[in-house]
Amino acid sequence: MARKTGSHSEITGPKIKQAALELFARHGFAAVTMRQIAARVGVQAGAIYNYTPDKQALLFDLLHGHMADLLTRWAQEHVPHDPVAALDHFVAFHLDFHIRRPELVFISYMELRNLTEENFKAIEEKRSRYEKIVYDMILKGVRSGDFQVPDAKITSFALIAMLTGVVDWFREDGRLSSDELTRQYCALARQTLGVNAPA
Amino acid sequence: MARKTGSHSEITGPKIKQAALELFARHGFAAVTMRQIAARVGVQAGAIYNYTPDKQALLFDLLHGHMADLLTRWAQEHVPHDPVAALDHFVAFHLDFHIRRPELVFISYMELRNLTEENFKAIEEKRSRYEKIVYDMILKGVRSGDFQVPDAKITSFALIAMLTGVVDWFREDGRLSSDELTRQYCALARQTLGVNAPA
DNA sequence: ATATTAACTGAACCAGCGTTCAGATCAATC
DNA sequence: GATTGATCTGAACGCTGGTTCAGTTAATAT
Repeated sequence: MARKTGSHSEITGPKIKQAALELFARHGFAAVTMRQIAARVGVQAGAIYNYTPDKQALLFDLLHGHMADLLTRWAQEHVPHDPVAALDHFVAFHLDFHIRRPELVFISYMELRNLTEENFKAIEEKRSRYEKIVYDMILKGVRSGDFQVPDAKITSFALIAMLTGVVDWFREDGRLSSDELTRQYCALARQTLGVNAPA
Repeated sequence: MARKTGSHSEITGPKIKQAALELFARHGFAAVTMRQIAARVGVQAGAIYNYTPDKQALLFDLLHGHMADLLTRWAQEHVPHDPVAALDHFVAFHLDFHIRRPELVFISYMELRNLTEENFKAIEEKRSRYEKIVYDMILKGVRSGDFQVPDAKITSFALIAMLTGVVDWFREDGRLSSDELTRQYCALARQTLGVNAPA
């Protein structure tokens, strides 16, 4: 047959994905060329097409993999029954997952409009699933009386926005450790959801 | 001399800016061509260069004008001395200003990386000025004892993120009026900043 | 009427794009 | 050592991008 051990494909493939991720995050999908990606991998542009049908698929695979990863990992979490504990748990999970992948979070928000309509729908569907998780969590706490919010839907958007916004400024080597970050945002999230608020 | 009344320049100029804004917001700066912008104005691509030196300047003028407008308008506001009233005032101002210009808000966040380094710095400087306004406002309330937050800096980022995130989903003709939106977010912001929180 | 000139056209320029593909390369197999 | 086939090169393809510019158009001033 042909090579198995010593084959480059198991190296080049991931390297292409990684290079595409970094370049898309830095310059934006439309501004990045296949030749730039190839150069970063140390290969000619044509070689990329052994690993992806086209540039669009390169973007889609990154975004789709990211969302699939997010949902899979959340499904594996053991969520406490108490609404306040569940909130803390979610905040910790969301922050941890997102600050570990700043580039993916970035392009998942920025490059949606560079997706084919069909590809866009696939991502959108997964995103909605995640937003529903947050909404349901808030609703449960409101019904039990643990949370007090003006509007559950709005609050779910606000909570996600303020948590995800962290990747815009947080740096692993900054003045704040990720543990400290989580603690601060748990407190902030509790306040936002009106935990212990006067009836 | 030549034409004054009936001159098209006072019409075409703004039309180009408007077309560029809409297209940049929809497809992204890098994905939009000068020919697309020209077509929307009803003119040939070459004509655009009577109004802007290049494509980059088209983007920069939009972003810079937006930030300048934001700062100018805030400077004209009459801010109450009481920290809680000041917070309400800011929330109302920020929401009103931003939901009236969703495209500008959008590209001001998305297209920063398509700016020249020099142009980027100019925008960044204005953005920092605005963030400082929020930070100072929070700090003042913390010192007076009206606000209770885990960390003033983090809270300022969180507040801006959750307010600005509104443009991602708010529609003028949706289920929520902009008045109602403001009321909800004033309440949410108060909770987030720990107004009336137990000491 | 004529001259003037701002505003615009239409065609061109060239660099660069995504993508293709015939052929070179070379580790694994026989 | 010859064969095989996955992997990659290097050059090319057709096309489109931003930008330029000589020339046309038409509203004003004289």
